Amino acid sequence: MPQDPPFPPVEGRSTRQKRAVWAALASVDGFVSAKTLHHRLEERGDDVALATVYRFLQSQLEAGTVDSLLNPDDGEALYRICAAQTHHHHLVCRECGIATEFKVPEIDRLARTVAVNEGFSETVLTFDVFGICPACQSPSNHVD
Amino acid sequence: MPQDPPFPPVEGRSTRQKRAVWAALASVDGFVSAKTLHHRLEERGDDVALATVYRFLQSQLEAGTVDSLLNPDDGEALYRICAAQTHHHHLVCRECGIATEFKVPEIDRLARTVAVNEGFSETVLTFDVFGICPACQSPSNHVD
DNA sequence: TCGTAAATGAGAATCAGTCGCTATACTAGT
DNA sequence: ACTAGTATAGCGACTGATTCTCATTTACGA
Ligand SMILES: [Zn+2]
Ligand SMILES: [Zn+2]
Ligand SMILES: [Zn+2]
Ligand SMILES: [Zn+2]
Repeated sequence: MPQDPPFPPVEGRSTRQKRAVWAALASVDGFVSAKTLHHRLEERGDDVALATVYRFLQSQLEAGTVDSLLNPDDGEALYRICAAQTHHHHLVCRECGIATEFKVPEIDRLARTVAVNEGFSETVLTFDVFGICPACQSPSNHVD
Repeated sequence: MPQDPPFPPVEGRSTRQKRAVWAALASVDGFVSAKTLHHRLEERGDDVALATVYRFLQSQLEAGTVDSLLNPDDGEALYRICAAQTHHHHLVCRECGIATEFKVPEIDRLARTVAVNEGFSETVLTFDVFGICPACQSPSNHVD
């Protein structure tokens, strides 16, 4: 049996649902919301409860295998399997979710310095850029 | 009548509710959520609907008289009347909301460069640092 | 194959934020 | 100063996202 189902670094037990959600997430190249992911699963015929999608994303987030960020427009959480394993930031299209990653070591160092100077601990830095990607700028290619 | 109620740079008509919300916001020195602000108003006996608080904050935000940011922990929006009028960033305590401001001119330039290189337009940059302030680190002073 | 802990599904609950209709502040007469 | 007209403001009800509860199902080691 060559049926080795695509196995990602999924936390806990391996279930049909987890595999399906991971596959769906992996098939997208940009950031997506839990709801969008759920829709895609429905389209494929993969029956997974929305709550399960949320739980899966949460656990993978804690495991560090997916990135997430908040859409500043509506506060909705978006998720993605990122290429880079080390700390990085995102340039995200607020229309279609497409994203590119970039690193700015100096910024992280600088932010940490500011925090230390003020005596803050457990600091977390948010640094992402939102905009409209080239494709979404030309109405013809618009994918929303 | 010396009763000249404290008049802030409030947009539009002057109403009891707007004055109350502004006063409540001004009396806090850190970032607060709309809900927290609403609670404080209740405590003072100022009767203002939560929806009105949201709308007020929204309009002041557009007018540029208040700053806002998303708490990365729960996605809740936080508001504050900031000292600096020019573009700046924040070091915020995720416990009590206390914040200090800092400026990093290079970062905006850098972000814009990244965006332009990828052909993105209408870019918006989020750059803030969250952590635990010195006061909230010592359990005795904890104010949450 | 069994036993057990973990995971799922369905729906209720929660929580931030928004909407549509009503009340009111302000303005242009009178 | 008083009044009607009108755009703005206020507020209860609603929406949409995310989490919780718990009965049921399932993975998987013994
Ligand atoms: Zn990433
Ligand atoms: Zn796009
Ligand atoms: Zn500020
Ligand atoms: Zn604090």
